[in-house]
Amino acid sequence: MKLDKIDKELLNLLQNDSKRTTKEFANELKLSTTAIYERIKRLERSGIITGYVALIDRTKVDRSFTVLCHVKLIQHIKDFVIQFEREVLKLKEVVECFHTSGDYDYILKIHVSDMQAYRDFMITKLTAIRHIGSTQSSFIINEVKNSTAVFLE
Amino acid sequence: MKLDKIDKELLNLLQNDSKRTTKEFANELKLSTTAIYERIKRLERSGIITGYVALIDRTKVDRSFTVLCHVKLIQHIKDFVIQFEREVLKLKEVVECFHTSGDYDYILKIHVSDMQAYRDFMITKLTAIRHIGSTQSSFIINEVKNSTAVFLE
DNA sequence: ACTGAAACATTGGTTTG
DNA sequence: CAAACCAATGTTTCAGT
Repeated sequence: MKLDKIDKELLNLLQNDSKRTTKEFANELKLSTTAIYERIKRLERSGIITGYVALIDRTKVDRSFTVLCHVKLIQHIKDFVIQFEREVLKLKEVVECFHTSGDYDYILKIHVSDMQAYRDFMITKLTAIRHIGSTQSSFIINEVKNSTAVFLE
Repeated sequence: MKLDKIDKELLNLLQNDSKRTTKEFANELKLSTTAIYERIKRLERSGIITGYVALIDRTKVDRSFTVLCHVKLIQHIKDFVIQFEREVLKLKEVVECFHTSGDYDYILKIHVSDMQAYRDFMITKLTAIRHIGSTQSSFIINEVKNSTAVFLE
């Protein structure tokens, strides 16, 4: 699907606040509410907009402790990859898991309440997965920037 | 603010789809629409819900290439830290930047169109920031899991 | 792009545990 | 007394034109 300038501006706005009304977007982008409405529906139908979600403040729900954990498998072979990925998907503490190039095979983002909870998570859940060679945990000291929005221009 | 079981279930639902109606949530959680409505407002007022956003499919808007870039400063002193963080905030390609423990000082998530665009980004933008000692880029081969939702129980 | 009907969010007054 | 409910109003969405 081809996006014009207005589609991109609309996507930037929706990625920052999806609860504004079509009327507001219409005023800001100098179009009618119906025009905006139809553009949004088109973006949804085309699969560009995949959904709408609420974002929460993790510090207020006892999930302040975030860790980026680098994982290397014993051997990077198909069976091990499949099993590791399947097991990781089950772990609720893991919000992101990327298969990456570089020194490690995977990088995971993990949210828990505190260091003790992380220790428990590592011992009883993560390293319980077979074929893990080594891990290296980077604790998050500070979130300098943390956005879900991809800037379009 | 104290959260009961229903608040947590409601937060789990809202984190996965915020466009459902209060009526739907009401049916699912066996409460009236007003009760759900009031709980949502309370979660918003308390700051637990920080906002609502649209999520997009990056592969459809020419931002398929994601890199996790590890950055080490020449020296981890206050002035360098402040300047680096200030400059990183300006870079639209950087969606996340975490100050971390471990071998590197920062881990950044970067969305660009392709490898060539990443090369341009590195040369003209990232390494143009002063005081960077070294960088190590991990290219994302596959997204095994990628969620914005923190599971509550 | 406009309009009107239907669905939804929202509020005040009321009830319940 | 706080949380849930009911009913009534104002907004937004959205199909048909």
